[in-house]
Amino acid sequence: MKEKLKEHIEKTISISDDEFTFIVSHFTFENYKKNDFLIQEGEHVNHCYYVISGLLKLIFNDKNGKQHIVSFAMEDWWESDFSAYFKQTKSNMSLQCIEDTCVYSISFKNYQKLSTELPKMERFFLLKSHSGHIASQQRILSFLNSNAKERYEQLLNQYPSLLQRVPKTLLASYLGVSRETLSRFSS
Amino acid sequence: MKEKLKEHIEKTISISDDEFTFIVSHFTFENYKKNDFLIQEGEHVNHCYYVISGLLKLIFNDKNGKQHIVSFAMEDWWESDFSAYFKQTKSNMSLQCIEDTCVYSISFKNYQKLSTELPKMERFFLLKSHSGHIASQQRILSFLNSNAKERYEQLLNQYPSLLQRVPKTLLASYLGVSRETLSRFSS
DNA sequence: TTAAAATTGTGATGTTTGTCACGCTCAATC
DNA sequence: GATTGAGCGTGACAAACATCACAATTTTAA
Repeated sequence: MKEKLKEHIEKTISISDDEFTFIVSHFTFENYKKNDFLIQEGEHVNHCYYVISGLLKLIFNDKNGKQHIVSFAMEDWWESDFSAYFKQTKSNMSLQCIEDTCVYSISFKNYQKLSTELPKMERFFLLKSHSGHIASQQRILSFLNSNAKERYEQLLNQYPSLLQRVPKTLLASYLGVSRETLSRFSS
Repeated sequence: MKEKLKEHIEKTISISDDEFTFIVSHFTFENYKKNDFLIQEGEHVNHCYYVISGLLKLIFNDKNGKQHIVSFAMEDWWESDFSAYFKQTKSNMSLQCIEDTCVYSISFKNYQKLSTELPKMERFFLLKSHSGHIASQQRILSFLNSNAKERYEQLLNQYPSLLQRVPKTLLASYLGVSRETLSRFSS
């Protein structure tokens, strides 16, 4: 498990074994079951998660009781309600397991401590934040220049495994389309 | 002009006058006319911009010749094709003036130099990146849980001045809706 | 100043997508 | 092994939105 985190970090920055030991001491390894919540809407968000295995959904419940999927988090992804995490406020989204999931979790306090004591890691988090920002902008672009069917095809193209791992209702909710409309794309 | 940049940075981190002098030496002040391009699609992206005054649009041209507005950049905003800037590749978007615009521009080399020599600024850029990521996620959410009319009202609510400063064709292109449909919302 | 271009509104019509309703299948639970 | 509920497809209809066409007005540039 530790190896996965180490390899992940080393894709971006070089670290010694000692440094990694120091880094990993700021994290907690956690195990969640399908349907467990890592973040509950309305509660204080104190942790950010790196997914080792399994699958999470970041969901927003609107005033009409509809559930929207802001993001899926697969192996090798970082996820949290980043707005609430960085501003240290209550969440307006939930983070829930689609499958049994293992994560490395870091508290906000430890995130700050680690960033300060090991500037390399601040650079690492900066680069991760860039990636997140760029990925979000790509998703905005897909809403602007593609219709629902095209977005569906792009999603399957980018993450073919999702089709096997996720009920289509959730894919529809991620794409911003109704379950029925998405169902008709397959036929 | 320098004061605006200083005040902007001081909203996030504390800096001395000497530090600011050092910081500003990494930037170039530039003046653009309406319709000028700061970034041209297909060209290498070497600069990131802080808008002092004026208004920019970040646009993506799709294969059907349609223009989509990924982002407006108003006073006090940072803008670039961040994907191309950070990866130092060619742009697939353009950044163009809607109004005459003054910016502080920083090259990628100077961005790296400044981040390294003044770690405070790396933290500053990190916090700016978080804001950008969070803002993009909010925009994704608006596509998921609001229809075109609601998105229009939210935009006018958030940036009332846009209605005076920007032709409605551009607002439509930002919202992902046709000009005609947007026009009918007003009546 | 005057001609050309950009901006906006609006009608007619077609396409895309949402909503409601129903039935079938499959997996989980007792 | 019977029951319950999730997942999925599909028909019928309604709502949202796009597209094409045209006219009126304003802005821009020669």
